[in-house]
Amino acid sequence: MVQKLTPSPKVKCCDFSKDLPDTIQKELEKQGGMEGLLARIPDASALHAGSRLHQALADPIRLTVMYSLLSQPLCVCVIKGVVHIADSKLSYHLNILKEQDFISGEQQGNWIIYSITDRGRKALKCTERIGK
Amino acid sequence: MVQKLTPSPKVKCCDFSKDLPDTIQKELEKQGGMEGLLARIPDASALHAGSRLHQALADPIRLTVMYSLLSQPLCVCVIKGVVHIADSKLSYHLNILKEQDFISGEQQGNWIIYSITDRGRKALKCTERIGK
DNA sequence: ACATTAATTCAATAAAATTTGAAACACTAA
DNA sequence: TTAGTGTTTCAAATTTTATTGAATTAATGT
Repeated sequence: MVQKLTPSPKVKCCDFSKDLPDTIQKELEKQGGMEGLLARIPDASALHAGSRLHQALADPIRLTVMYSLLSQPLCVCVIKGVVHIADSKLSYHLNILKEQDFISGEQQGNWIIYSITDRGRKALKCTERIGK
Repeated sequence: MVQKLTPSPKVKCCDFSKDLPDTIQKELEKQGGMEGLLARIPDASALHAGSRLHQALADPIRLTVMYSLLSQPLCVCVIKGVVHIADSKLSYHLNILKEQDFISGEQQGNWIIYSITDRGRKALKCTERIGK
């Protein structure tokens, strides 16, 4: 899924000397042309990081887990009581959230207690802010 | 990918009367128990909408397109000059962004000019806000 | 009407993410 | 040390998403 975004060669339509809509053409030049445009785009690793972060949030089970943890830390068994899925499946999703540092887990006796992180809270706020 | 989050039956570990970590148990009851917890979680359709929103942002090509449009509207041919992928592939990704109302396209003569929407701007801000 | 350019759609394929169930691991208590 | 509970790991099967290339649509100019 990771894409290469290599620098641009000359393409038919886009030798950018003729045949672009005038308004676009002018505005583009005013903004530093293709060079300027490319310079304003984050580098590949930032884009990759951004896409992974959204990927981790792109599942209703995972959002449910995060909302569950919003008011208090919970052991896996209580989270399971919320989402009603197989243990291994829940573990899979917990791990994805953990890898993105949206939640963190710590062993406490027989249980593992998961908490939402600051980054996780931010992510939920953003989700609501973007809304629909 | 859409998950059902049906109300909870009694499970072995989680009859929630015994055998939970004390701190969790008490805090949970203070917060209205399982009922309270479930009540604070957004409904299935909101969770679904949230996950779709992030899914649309979960690809570096699509983020690149959105960043390209941040400074000005562009025709597909210029966007192609940025991302360097086949026309049909770009069309596929543009469509996903359009379905989520992150970008909008309007025909202008021979071209289709895409613009980022307010929602799209918000989404990019959030991406950066969550950061890494 | 015809040719040309810009962009999208479609069906087939490839790749990535998710689900499943069995097995393993970690901690506790007898 | 053995048994029991809570949780994770792993490999295989399934589902979803992304890519490809050919065909199609839409607008323009001749």
